[in-house]
Amino acid sequence: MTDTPQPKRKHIPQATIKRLATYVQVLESLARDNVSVISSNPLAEACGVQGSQIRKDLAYFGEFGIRGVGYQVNHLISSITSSLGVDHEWPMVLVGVGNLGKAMINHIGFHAHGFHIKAIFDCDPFKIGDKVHGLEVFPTQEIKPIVEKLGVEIAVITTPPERAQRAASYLAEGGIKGILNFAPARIKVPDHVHVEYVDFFRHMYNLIFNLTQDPKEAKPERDAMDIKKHLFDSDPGQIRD
Amino acid sequence: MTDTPQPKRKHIPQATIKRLATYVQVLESLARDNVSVISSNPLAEACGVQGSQIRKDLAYFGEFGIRGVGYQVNHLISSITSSLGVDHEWPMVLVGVGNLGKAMINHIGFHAHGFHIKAIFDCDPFKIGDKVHGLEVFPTQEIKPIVEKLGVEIAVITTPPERAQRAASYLAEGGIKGILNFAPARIKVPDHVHVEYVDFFRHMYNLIFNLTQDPKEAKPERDAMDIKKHLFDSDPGQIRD
DNA sequence: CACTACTTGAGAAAAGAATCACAAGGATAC
DNA sequence: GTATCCTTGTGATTCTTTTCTCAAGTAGTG
Repeated sequence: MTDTPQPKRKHIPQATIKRLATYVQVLESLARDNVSVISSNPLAEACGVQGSQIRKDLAYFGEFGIRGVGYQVNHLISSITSSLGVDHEWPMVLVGVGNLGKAMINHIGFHAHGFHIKAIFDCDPFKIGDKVHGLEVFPTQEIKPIVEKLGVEIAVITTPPERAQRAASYLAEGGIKGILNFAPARIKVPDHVHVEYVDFFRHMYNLIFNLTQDPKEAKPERDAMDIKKHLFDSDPGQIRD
Repeated sequence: MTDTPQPKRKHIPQATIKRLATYVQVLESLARDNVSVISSNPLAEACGVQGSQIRKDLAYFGEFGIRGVGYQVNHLISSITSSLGVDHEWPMVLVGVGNLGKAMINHIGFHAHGFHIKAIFDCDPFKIGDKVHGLEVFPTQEIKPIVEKLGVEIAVITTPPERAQRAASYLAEGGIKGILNFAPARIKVPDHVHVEYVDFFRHMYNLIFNLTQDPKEAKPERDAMDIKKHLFDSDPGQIRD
């Protein structure tokens, strides 16, 4: 009926979405290197997954490849980004103008991918009125009216853990639908608000656990030449997370 | 035989390790509130998982609870952190002294949890010699000798994507065993080096996908009072990543 | 135009992870 | 000391996700 590749809308695993973000990252790198077509296996190797995994992930959204050929890099990028809804601008607000908050406000890649921070908030009276990257810092009490006025749906929390819940509550009251939470604290929000936790410690714990508990990888020794030899043919590691 | 709770060393899922980090986060918050004992179900609710999930996760490492009572908060924290190997200091180095790098260097929670950045590197000649939080910026060429001299095993990469691979190669040559990579790029390292990717975009993509594709949650309208009512009894969301 | 070489897409099978259900163990009250 | 109550730890079950396998489809070659 339709000329678009009919999407098989059943339940799509969260893991698939996560991997799609990585595929885009690698595909964009390929595009910069002027690679125009790639098949699933080499792409999979660059992403640290199986080829069949990529094909299955993409199949949730439609048919983007050409049998016998592979995938057109640019077409695949736009197919994935539009499938996910990240092919256009998303205005955002940020709460917590500390070191990390400022880093996010100035993050060029973030802005380049359409994530535009439109307003920033902090509860520290000494910061109110400061300008960061051209944006004025507003008090957290004004989150609700400003979010409502701007009609923003996504927010970033970069406060200390003890202030994350208050920020989240203000944001929810203002009608925010999604929160990217960098604060090392769990927050409670209404059911319709989706929270993504960016937890450095989780990654660090994982790193250290794998370091200390993987005696299977404890190779005796390895000199610089040996490392260089392995540098470009080793497994870049599973995506998961 | 031993008086320590015998660990059942079989394969431990990565997902379990990730959750343990969250358990510690919530337990530390409980400890601050002077909660001394907690049973699996209330802890599970605060973490956004099932009680049986917590019990199973802990069972991989031993028996830390008291039947009929629950878990001692402080004891459980130290049991988990020592099981994971995060109960002592970990010296680290950092490559890429930009906005994000500086934020990590100044991150108090990071330092408080034993992750101590001992040396920092950048390839920008104008940054070499600068002091950040008391640390002098060294050129990336010196990564190998300095890492070897310090005997550091863990590194953080906060460079732009195009410089992440070079940083990773230098680090691997210096004998680094684990890398926390904030750069939005996949890196290739020898098999024995473990890489953890901290990918904001992955979280953003997930957030937006859930926003746009979850029409099941599209409640008609909801005023502020309604939101407040739900604020403290709603599901804080699954841990997953 | 038939034939070969490749690659996708998808059903089937395998592996893995979360949940359930309950026996075992410990604390407390009487 | 005995009975009752409560919560853990774990085997069994269910559910989810990944991997395997191969038919279907496309481009290029002689």
